[in-house]
Amino acid sequence: MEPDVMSTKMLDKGYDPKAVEQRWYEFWEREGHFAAADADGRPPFSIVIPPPNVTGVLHMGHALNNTMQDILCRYRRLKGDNVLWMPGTDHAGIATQNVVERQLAANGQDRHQLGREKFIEAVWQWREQSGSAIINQLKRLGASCDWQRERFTMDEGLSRAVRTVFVRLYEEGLIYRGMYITNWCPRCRTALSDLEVEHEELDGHLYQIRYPFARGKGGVVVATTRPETMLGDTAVAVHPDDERYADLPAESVILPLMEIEIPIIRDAYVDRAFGTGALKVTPAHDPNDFEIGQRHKLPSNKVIEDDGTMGAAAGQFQGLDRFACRKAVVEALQEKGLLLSMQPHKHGVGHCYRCKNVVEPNLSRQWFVKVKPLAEPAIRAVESGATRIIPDTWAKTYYDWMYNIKDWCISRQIWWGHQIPAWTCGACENLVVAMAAPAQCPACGAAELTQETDVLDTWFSSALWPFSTMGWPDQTPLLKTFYPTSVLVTGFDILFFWVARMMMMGIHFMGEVPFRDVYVHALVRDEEGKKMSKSKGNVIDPLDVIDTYGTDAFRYTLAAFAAQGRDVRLSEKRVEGYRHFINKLWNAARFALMHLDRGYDRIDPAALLSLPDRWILARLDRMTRQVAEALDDYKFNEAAGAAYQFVWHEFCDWYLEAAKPALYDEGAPAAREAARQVLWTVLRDTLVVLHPFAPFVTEEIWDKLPGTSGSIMQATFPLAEGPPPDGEALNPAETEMALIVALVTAIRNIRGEMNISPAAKLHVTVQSPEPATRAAIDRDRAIIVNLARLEALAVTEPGERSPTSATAIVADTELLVELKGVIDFAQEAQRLEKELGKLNKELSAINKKLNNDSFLDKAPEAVVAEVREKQVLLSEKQDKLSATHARVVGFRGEG
RNA sequence: AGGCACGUAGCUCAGGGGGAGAGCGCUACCCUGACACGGUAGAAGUCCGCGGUUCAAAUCCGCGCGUGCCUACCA
Repeated sequence: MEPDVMSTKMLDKGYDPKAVEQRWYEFWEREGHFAAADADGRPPFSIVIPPPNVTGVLHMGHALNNTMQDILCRYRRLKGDNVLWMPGTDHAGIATQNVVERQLAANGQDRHQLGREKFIEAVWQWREQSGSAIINQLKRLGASCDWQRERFTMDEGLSRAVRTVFVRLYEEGLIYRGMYITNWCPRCRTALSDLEVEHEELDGHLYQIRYPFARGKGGVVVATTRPETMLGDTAVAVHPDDERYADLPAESVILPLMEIEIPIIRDAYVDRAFGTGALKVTPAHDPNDFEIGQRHKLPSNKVIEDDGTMGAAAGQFQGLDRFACRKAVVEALQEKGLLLSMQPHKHGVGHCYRCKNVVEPNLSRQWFVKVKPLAEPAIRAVESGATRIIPDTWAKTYYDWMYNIKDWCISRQIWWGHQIPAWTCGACENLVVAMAAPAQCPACGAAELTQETDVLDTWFSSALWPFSTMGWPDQTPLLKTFYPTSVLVTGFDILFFWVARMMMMGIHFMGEVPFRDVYVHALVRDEEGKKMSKSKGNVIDPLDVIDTYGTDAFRYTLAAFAAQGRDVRLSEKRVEGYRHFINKLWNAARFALMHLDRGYDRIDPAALLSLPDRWILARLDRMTRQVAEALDDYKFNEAAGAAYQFVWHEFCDWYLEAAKPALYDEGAPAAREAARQVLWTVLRDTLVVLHPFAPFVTEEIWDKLPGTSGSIMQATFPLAEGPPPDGEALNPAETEMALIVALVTAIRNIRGEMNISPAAKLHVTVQSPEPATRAAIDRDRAIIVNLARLEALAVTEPGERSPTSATAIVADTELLVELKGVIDFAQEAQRLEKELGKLNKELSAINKKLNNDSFLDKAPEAVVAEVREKQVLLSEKQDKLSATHARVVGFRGEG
């Protein structure tokens, strides 16, 4: 054949991702293939992106998360859905503020010098410059988001949603303000929610300190890991039933170093078994002590300031850093002989999740959301199945947290974020919560109102993301079409931070759950299973991987390794493997294009399809169903695996090889045309099925394939209607092809085992008692001759055998490969002995079963029949092989 | 302290009551008219250990060992 009379669009020898990726991405975007319709007749499918931080750069977690979302979105588009993938970024209050503060620091400035307004301006400026970096990186991943609708949590629309929610919750009594102990980061100088504190086991010390009685001799010994807080002690507590403290010389002690008198109180919170059973109480610096203080109406004495240094209340220690103060306090106690012991002690220490500094429990005025009333419906929604959490093992984690949920501290003492819409009257101190600044105080009419300086926790605005991005509080067509969203794809690390809160807010404000499904995926780790982190130096940059191997190979790797509930261990080696796969697909297409000069609407029913033709169409149908079913269940690895197996090991390994004779045979134009039709159909459908996983290479081939038009994104997923035509059972073409494959493999096996040159053309006889089997082999003889490289193939009934042939048994068929002049018989004898050994082992296991009466009694009939059948088959095979072995041994001399 | 995963070939992992699987690596042979980023064949596993349920356990249950993670008001 002359290639130039065929397709004019010959492919290069290898696939080069760099040459095509950007071009196709721009094409898709320009042609509007990512755009959702506000409303139309198609079934809606929607996903809101977990908004990356504006400060962020794309890491492996993003890559996995967004690849999965993109696979789902592209798949649903091919199935004909109206798909909305809503993109956007998060303003990430503390993280972003830190970034800009660091920039200022580099110029010797801090935000206070700049002032609030100027500082916020600087943050916006920073966002203008670098805020879209991560968006561009998502595009390189191939993410098919509807970019026209991109949102930012600080946009005017989303800010309005935030204010609306705040005002309504306040009016409903679900938001309150008060003096409480919160986790305080002295570095970021803001309160944090419980979730924003990371606990880490650290080696510290447990100090035992004597507090002398105010009157009489002796004293009470307390234990603490944070001696510096003693300066703020306002009581010592013991258990009410503790006999050791039933009869004390005094009801108060002198607080050492401060030399003030503080009471001894009795509270059941105290654990009698710990230390001496006496607890120092610091209401201003410990959450439990705070509660004890409330119960006993103790005063609070705040000794650590918001910047982490000791304040005026710390007396002689004023001005010291909290850790320096700890040392100083210990030394001072030692001098006075009041430090009784200091023992190594492991304890969990809270760290700020943004800056990693040690968090200080601190008393301050904060805003809170009363969460219990919101959590209850959110729990019920999962219990009832209104929202499914997948895999469901995460539902348990969700419940655990939701049942034990505590009020949510939402105020942050930073500048970058949504300023709390609350105003205080300068005249009467009245607090007003409203959508906009009131002109005058509704209580006293004064006009001096000042707005609360705190901003809201970033997660407060992200909790509204599924509906605020769609235009809420307005009732938009978008909301009507796409809320509730179809699925949320996210990592388990933000299940509480984000998912749980979206559930609560979505149900409360929309009256309906925000998502039908929540698919929770695992983490991407390095190849040793360690979390990737900059400090460990084991980070693999997704963009480097894309540059080296191409986006499609990278995406395929992620999909193939994303088994539910299991971390993805990534190494470049694995990506390389999938690059080979992409290249394999490319070359299969290259081959196909050499044989195709036009497209075909559908397989011509009148066409005379060969066995390989009918077989590959059946396999294609099966694979397509497997992929669809797996994706419907979020089993990305199974979907990727099924397609991989099909393309490489069925389409390339067997179909293309088996179809070659027909494709090259100019003497039989009808058969050739039939083969071309099938080749075209299978390639086209395969491209569509693969497109969600490997969008770029499939679009590139689609473009070159005759008979296709437009983008592959407009194609239809080739899922046949109705149940599989043959159910689980193999159809006749599959059964027949399995026989041919087995025969060819058996011949190749003999070739390999006997060290027969690949070039040698063999004489083979197959003998079968079954007329149908013989007929089939006869029919397909050309395939066997071609694939097994035979000189001649004889098909007969069982009978005469050449004494000098190697034998293999395939089902009821015996295969004889003539070895005369090709090989020495000692080797063949050895090979047969080895195979007989294997066979005997298998047979004895089966015989053991069949000799077991309980097995025959209790096992299902079908199972017993199956084992019996197998026993017959194997013993026949054994007989034949033994006979052959005897012959080979006997004729050894003739080789 | 509680909870949740996981332990299968040299490596990374699928599978999951009745014949031990894949990819990579390894060995041998092969540049056969798409592909050496390839082809053909092969070697390789006490399915962590011990008990139990069952006719039958890698698979279900219990205990143990190991690993990872999450939660917690552990002075």
